Amino acid sequence: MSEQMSNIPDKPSLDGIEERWMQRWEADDTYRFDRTASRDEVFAIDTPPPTASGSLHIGHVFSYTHTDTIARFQRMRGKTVFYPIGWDDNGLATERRVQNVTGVRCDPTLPFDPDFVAPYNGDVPRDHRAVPVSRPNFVSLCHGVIHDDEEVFEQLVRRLGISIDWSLLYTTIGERAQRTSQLAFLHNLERGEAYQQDAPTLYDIDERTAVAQAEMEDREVPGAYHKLVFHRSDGEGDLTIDTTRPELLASCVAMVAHPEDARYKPLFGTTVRTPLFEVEVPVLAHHLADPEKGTGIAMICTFGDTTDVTWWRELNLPSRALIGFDGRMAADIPDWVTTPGGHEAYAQVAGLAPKQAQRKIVELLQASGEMLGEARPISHPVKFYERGSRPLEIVATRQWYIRNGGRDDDLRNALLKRGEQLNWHPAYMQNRYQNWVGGLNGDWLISRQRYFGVPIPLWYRLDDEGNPLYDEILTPDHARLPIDPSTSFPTGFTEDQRGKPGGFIGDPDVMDTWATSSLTPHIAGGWVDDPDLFARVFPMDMRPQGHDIIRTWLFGSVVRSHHEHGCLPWTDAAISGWILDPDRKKMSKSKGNVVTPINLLEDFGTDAVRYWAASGRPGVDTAFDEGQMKIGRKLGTKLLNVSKFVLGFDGPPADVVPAAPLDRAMLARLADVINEATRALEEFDYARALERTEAFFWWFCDDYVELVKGRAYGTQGDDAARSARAALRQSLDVVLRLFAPYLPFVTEEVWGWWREGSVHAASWPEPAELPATGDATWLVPVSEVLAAVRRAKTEAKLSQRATVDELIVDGPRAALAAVEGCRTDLAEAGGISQFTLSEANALVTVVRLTPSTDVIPAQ
RNA sequence: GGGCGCAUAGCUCAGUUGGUUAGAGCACCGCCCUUACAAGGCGGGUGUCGGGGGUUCGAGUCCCUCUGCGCCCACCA
Repeated sequence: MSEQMSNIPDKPSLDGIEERWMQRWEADDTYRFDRTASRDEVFAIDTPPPTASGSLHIGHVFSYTHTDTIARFQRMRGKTVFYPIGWDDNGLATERRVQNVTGVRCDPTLPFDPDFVAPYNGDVPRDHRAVPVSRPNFVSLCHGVIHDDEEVFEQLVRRLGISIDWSLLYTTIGERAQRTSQLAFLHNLERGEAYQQDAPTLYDIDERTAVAQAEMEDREVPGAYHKLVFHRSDGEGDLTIDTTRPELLASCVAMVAHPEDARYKPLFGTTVRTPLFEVEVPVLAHHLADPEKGTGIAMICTFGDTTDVTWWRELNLPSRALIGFDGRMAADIPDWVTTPGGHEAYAQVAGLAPKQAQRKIVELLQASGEMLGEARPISHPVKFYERGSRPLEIVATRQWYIRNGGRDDDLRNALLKRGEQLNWHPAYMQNRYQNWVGGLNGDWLISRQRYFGVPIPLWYRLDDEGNPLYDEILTPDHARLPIDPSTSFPTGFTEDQRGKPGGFIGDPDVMDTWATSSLTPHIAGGWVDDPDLFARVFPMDMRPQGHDIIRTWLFGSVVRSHHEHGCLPWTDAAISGWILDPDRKKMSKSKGNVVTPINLLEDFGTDAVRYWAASGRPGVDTAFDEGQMKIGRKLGTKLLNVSKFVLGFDGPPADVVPAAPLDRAMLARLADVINEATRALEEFDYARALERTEAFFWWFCDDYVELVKGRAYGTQGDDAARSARAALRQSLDVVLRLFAPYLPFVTEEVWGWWREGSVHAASWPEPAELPATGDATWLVPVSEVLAAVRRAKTEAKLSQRATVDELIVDGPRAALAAVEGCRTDLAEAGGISQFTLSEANALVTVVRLTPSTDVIPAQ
């Protein structure tokens, strides 16, 4: 036995290896990016920054592992890997969390209170009324909470063995991110890609902010059709319509039917009077009106839904909006309601929330006989903000937009082309991009009426009455960024001119969180402050992410890079699937079925959890499966044990080349595996590479090691032993490196027994390292014969150590040559006394055992 | 209504340009303490490859069609 045995524990164990190697990698800067490398030596990854206010869940473990396998592969191939991470801590998610944890809410009208202390830190009682605080106080609380969250995140990501370069850590609320986001916005503004517009906007009345198309979702909610009676102005009768939103009746600006609808054709151009409010509105024609729906004629309100907006715009209708930012009916009687009856009706709904207003209106309509029958309940899809709890309203507001092709076919086509240029893994994910871009119906709304975000870096002049002149935009010098326009003032003004006639005001809004995270390559790459670094990493190589945020993060990033650089931000997008729970439902926090990752890592070990994650095919939703983790655990243990066996022999001299045909055949098979794994990983198919490596490894342990065991111990002489020992070491060396991207801890552990440095800094194996003359096909009949012997003993209920009196192998010449070539190894592994080989068409093995009669195993 | 994906053993899934009797692991059962490994080893059964049609010498694989499930988008009177 070798002197190296001293390095190898008697009982190798997986316990505690994470802690040991995490520390070593940190101390040795194993994953440090080499910023002197030129662009072609770099592999740059645009890692998704997890939302700091959430919690890391099993889905993160899944997708971060996928990325890490690619990162480790590329590093071993000789690239210096630019592998940053960031925390996405700006935005509404953080504000929510802070409200929940501290029991406050932001009221931007309040002054800063330097002595303010939040009422809670943790569990806020249910009946607690949120304490209003100033914006600076609120922002400061946000910073405190995210700091704590981010510590926890970092620990988990380290524990997962993700080969991040922690010196590159960024946050999306950090100064560099703010500078990046504001500078990119100002560039967009200068080039005309950003613009403001006062227009109907989907608006969340609870969060009091506008939201973008990409953040909306449909939810099926209960509603009801109400049949309302409108009176023809010529007194010739009534018109009835069906509506789900009778509360908007006072906002009705017109009636609309399909131009070819014979029922209503004669009425086009006439007017009707609305019930209750007695407002005269025209009857108009538009092709979007569906004769099949309801009574075939609809009331247009400003604004009940997006179709109303379309009609309003295309039919040049007046705006009679009544629902304001607070989500309530306007308090004052609108001036288009002119009759005493109308006034009386409106007075009863003024100031009400939509639901209450609806109840009241229905009451009034029923009393006046202008609603026919009862409301008919239905279930219908309604637009919600994805984080919201009440339906979105449409409110006319001034907002900032970035052009994304939603209103411009040339830009849309250019962005569709970018989608084609991007290499998608798996390829079909491109459809989601094309589908989304093709279906955009407006530009990207980026302004949010929120607080914890990157401020829109603009001021507006005030006229002599003190009213904002939104067309007179005051921009900061780029060198001043980042700025907060509420605390800094524009060049040429003084702070005391804020809010004064002839002075200025700052834009009160912040940017959508996606408007900043769409610049993660720029933030991580130092676009604003480290052009040397940026030139070495941009455009990046890989964007890993989930398919659910193709429309937001991926598309937003493509838009920004297209505007700013006229290119894609990366060449390849690797899309991970979701984790489903065993019932095949998407795992989500709200469903309460999320498994805590830290427990898994402790129960199974990091490598085992990574093994499960890496078994999930790229892009494919994968069921959470502890069984898979058990297999990963077994694999790690096996690796330890077989390594102990292989390294237990003295290492043969370095120049020994395995000579035995069996050894060379095994190495030839391994060379094939290297080729397959390399090809797969180049295509971002980590799962295939793992599968091939693993299949080889189990065959290696079960058959090859058993066959050569005796020879390695020296039963066939020194030369034969040297061949086996050299082959065992060479193959172990390769196998460890093939597994290293997946099982970073156990491979490093074993590597440390006999090699210098880290396996993760070693080079990716190449077939050229192995002797080229072996014939891998050779191994098939040998394994088959070995299996036949084992089967025969099992069926005879004998120990595997039982002696075979005679082994008779009939088969094709090539198979016989293979068996003959390693007959001594076979004889030792199978306890075979005598071989009889004869040529035949098919391979048939007969095993003669004592005391039983001949056993001819079923083939 | 449009798009995409999925459907293979009881379960989770491989099956790469079409090619012999369709694979793995888990689970289950049996045998074995064999000196790397009993938290192990060896062996075993199980399939109308969702249905139907087509192309082909040959189809799990390609084409058409139907069914079921999932996701995305559109519709929202």
